[in-house]
Amino acid sequence: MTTLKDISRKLSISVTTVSRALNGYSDVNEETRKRIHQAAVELNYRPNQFARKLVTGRSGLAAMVLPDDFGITTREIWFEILAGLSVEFAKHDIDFVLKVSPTDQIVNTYQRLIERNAMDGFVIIAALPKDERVSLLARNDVPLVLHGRSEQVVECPVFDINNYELMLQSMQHLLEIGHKRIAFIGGPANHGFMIDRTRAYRAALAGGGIPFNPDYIACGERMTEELGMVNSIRMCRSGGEEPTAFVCANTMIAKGIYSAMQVLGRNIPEDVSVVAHDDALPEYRAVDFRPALTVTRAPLRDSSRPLVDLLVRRIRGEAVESLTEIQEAEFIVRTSTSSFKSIA
Amino acid sequence: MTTLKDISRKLSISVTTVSRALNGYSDVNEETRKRIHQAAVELNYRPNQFARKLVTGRSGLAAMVLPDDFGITTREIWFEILAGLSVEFAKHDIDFVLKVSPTDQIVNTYQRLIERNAMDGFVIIAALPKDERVSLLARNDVPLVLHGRSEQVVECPVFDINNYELMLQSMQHLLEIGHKRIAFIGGPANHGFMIDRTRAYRAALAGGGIPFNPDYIACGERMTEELGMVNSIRMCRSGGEEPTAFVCANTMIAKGIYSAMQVLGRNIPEDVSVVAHDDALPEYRAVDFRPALTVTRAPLRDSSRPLVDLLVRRIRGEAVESLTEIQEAEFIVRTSTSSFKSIA
DNA sequence: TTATTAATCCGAAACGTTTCGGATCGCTTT
DNA sequence: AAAGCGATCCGAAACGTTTCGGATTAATAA
Repeated sequence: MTTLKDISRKLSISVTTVSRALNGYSDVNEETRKRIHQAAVELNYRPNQFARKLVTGRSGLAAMVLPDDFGITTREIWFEILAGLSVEFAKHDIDFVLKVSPTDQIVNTYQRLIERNAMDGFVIIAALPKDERVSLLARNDVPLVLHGRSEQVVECPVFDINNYELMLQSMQHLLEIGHKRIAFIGGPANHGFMIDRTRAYRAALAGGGIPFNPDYIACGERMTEELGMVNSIRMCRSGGEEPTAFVCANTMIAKGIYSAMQVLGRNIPEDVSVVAHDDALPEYRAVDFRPALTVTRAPLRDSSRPLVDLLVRRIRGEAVESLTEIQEAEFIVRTSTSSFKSIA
Repeated sequence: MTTLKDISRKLSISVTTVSRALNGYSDVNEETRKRIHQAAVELNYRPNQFARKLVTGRSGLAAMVLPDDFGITTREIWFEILAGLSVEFAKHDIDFVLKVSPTDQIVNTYQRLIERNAMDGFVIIAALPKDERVSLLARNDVPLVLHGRSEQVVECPVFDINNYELMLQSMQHLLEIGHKRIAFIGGPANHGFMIDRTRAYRAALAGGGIPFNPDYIACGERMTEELGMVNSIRMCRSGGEEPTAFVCANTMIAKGIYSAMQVLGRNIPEDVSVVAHDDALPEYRAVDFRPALTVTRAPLRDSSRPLVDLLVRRIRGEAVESLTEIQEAEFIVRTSTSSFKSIA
């Protein structure tokens, strides 16, 4: 392993100057800077990040800790997120460490990690409005970035998609084509994205002069096919007042509804319309649905970059106020929605 | 952050002694050791692993690098493996870093990681018989552990299940209940586990006095439902000489075969028997198949511990010869296999 | 008595960086 | 001629550990 001292020796230049040259300080002559850089590549120099950490306090390590029961989502989705984060962090020369912890030990795990003081920052997905992890990290002044807004008044960078707006778009589309009995099947009610979407759902109904019917809204801890299936069947069984349209928090739920409708002998879109939010997972391609699924689309993959960027900027010391990014979803009309003809 | 010096100052004992006490050296009085330990917990002391790395060379970091196209398997399975490794490494106070790299850059990624010299070791899943990653790491003398044997003559710890034996068991079961036309649908032919299982497949046939029929064996890069579906249909279409039993490299393939048989109007186990190897993924529970699937079972989750243990022992400097562990699979007969009655 | 030994302890160097506080030198201003 | 200045460079300390090579003391063996 070659060190600064090796370069220093080879060129008869002090270690200080070599270090400063390599780190782009202005007080080193252009000529010698060139020589130093050249020697560095010749000797295949790689800075020892541990030595660096010792003096700068930065380790080049960022972490995410997951519950071992996968929380609100599935293995595939976690993997998708992990993979994205790993490659994005790599672009900043940061190693991404993955911690999996028993669900009831999550906070302890964070506590230990904070004490060890080895991580430059954390990313937290699906923060709750009052999130113990967030407050713990913030209290200890360790950088973190949130996916999903937290109501908690705490200064930390946030990335999110515009959940309110995308829900509004779906609803307005359905209202415009004549639907009045619109159901919403989504995830855990206490999460930020559900709060926003539910607000938008109700706002849209109100805007259309339609009373809110609590039977038309279903929340589940886990946003799976099963959730969509079970709830859509339940809603359709209630007789008479069946929904004519469903909006789903993701495409898996939509998949479940498709199956349910088949079982019940309903046709999409003739009998019921379906629209979903699409995270763009390769396994559930909205275009491959039959009929193709109308969606608000915001690829999960696209969130890694902003998340990592925000965290890195926070670590570098940028003011938190500037570190918020809200992404708009794309609205794509396909063939799973059509105007409602009341045949009754 | 409290350091050795803090403890040293508080107790008026040298830093050296504090360090040696905490690291369990024998040349410190039992009495003072106690005082030091107590002070350590009082001050909530956590050793700075970066400082330690600087002098010992150990970083407390282990890594795995994955191809971004998921290689031979799926997101769920990778996640299962990652999660297992993360918790096992944590038990040894090692942070697990995940690197995802474009498939054609894998070797470069390793190269860079080696140069940076930041990882104590690597785990490699599904090594090829001649694996560039393995030889690169071995050449640079960095610890690694393999899941799946590599033919390459290289000294490194290995964990594997006994693929030869488990295939033999499946085959013998089928032979005993009278099957003669037995097909094998598996993964990439160049991987160690496929080589072993194919050997066992042929050995079992030979033992039963049955000639090897190349049409009865199918390999695919990706061991998915689709692979099982496509190949079983193809084999059954060939007319006359259809297989009466399938053995599958995993339960997803079996799932595909179940669907295919339904489409073709064949019944399991009356018309065809199916047996699979079961990694025990929660999503594909062999007991939940209808009919319940006969399997050789070796939970993937169970491999994390031996993998991590072997790697840690290697890092600690144990002789590689002792670092091999082969696990036997469990053979579980359920209702997807029954004796073949030639009705023809 | 003196030499040996065992049990405890510690000073100082080392690991590879970064950075503070100058030092040197040739030029330009006064 | 003295003072000031900008451009370059560097010595030394610091970060928090581990570890080598003793030092000290008291007990034991000669």
